[in-house]
Amino acid sequence: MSTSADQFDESDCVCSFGMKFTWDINDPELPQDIQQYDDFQEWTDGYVRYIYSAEDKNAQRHLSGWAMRNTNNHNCQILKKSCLGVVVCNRNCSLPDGNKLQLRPAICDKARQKQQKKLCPSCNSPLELVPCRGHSGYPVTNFWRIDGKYIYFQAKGVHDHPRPESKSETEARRSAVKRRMPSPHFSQKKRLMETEAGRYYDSGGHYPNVHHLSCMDAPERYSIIAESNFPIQPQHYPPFQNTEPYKLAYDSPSNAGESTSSLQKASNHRIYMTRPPCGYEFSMPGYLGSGSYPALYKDSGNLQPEPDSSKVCMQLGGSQHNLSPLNIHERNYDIPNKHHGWKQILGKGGYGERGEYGQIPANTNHHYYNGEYPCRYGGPAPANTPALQTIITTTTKVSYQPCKPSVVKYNDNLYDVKTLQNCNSLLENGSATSYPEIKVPEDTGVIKSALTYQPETLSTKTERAESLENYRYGNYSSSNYPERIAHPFRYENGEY
DNA sequence: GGATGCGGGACAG
DNA sequence: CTGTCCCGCATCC
Repeated sequence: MSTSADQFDESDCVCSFGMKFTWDINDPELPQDIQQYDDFQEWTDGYVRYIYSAEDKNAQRHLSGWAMRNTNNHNCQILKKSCLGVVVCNRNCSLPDGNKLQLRPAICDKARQKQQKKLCPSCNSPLELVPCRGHSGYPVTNFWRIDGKYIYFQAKGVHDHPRPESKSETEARRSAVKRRMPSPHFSQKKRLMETEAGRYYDSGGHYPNVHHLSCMDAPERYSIIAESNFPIQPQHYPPFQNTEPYKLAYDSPSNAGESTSSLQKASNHRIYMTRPPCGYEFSMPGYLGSGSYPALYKDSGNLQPEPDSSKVCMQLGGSQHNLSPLNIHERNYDIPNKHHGWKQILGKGGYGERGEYGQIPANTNHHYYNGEYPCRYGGPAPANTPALQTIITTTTKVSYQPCKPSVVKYNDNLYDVKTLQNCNSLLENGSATSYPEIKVPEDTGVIKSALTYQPETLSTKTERAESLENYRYGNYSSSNYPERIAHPFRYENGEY
């Protein structure tokens, strides 16, 4: 059902179809005259919106690569889910292949607790759950709303932690493990393994990095390789449809304009990666003024909230995961405080009723991209640069209608604000850049986050990955690594 | 067993 | 009043 990619590719812009419209998940009425849907995005990050077909299986399942748990927002019209973060080794040790452990937190509370009791397969240190605080100190939230033929998706916040293993990977691994040890004999063996390095298995320890490759047609296809620990993770759709070849945009700051891709096809960045070059800037050139990439890094010290600070009507995101992995503890420096600081600096910023839109002051972006902000994983945050990410923590801003009547009762004001113009004014004297999406489709949209992976040592990585694979799955014929990558689910087919 | 959804309710700002 | 969480319950795979 997705056709956006077909029509909106490079030339058109890097935006998702959904971003071309001005809407908020809380709007009483969402865009209906949709001519094309967005391709399902598994790894959304940043303030993005997508409109999927109601037929899209992934969308129907409210799928996400991130570990998202249901959050009760007391609004039955809109399903809200918040990110659980990622489970990592308490000591932030490196696995045999040099990568870091990045497990998918169990969604179920109990399961998660169990999971956290396990030890790192590599160093036996306790596992630690790194919570997501990408949305103003709170977990990134995803909203799903089905309306007619469409499924509207809106994400708020920028993940400030590495990507966990994707759901499909986790499932595949589980299946694989089961298949490997079906008999009692193996069960015993399995237990043994779980006790030791095997813990890794059950805890979802997989190598996201490795598997994320799986969704790509082929690594080489996107000549993007990330830095050593950076998995190339384009969209990961193994289990489902989405066979549409994705074009990754390898935009560099300089050619941001042409890019491509459709929607954030390449998934994001993972921690270690500094992803300056491929930030959300691309998604909203307009917001950033000329959209010239370099600008993003300027004024990192300038905290002046600018008038257009709330211009960015949406998505921005782009967590910038720094390269040097820090000790978890280090990474966990208190972000909320920072936010607090920013808030003070930025003030409440007249974002208007729909605060969600103007989240990131143009200027702020710079800071944001400096990486200090949301990414706890980033390296030592430049203490002085209060990254300003005026994130409005609003979530379900619908004066929400109690689910009982299930009638969406929207605040009139909010609604009014909805009009484009209102939006602009709302967002502050709407400068031209205010709400680009209103008129400049190409400005809207998409986040091409991780598109600029530093081509590095793919081969090396691959090898490492294989090692890991073997580590994990035992003697897995490494010879067909590529295939495994391409078909992660083969594990289930007893391919090994 | 765990993923998901749902919904009541506590809490904090 | 709002938004975030926590918790239990039910369903499904």
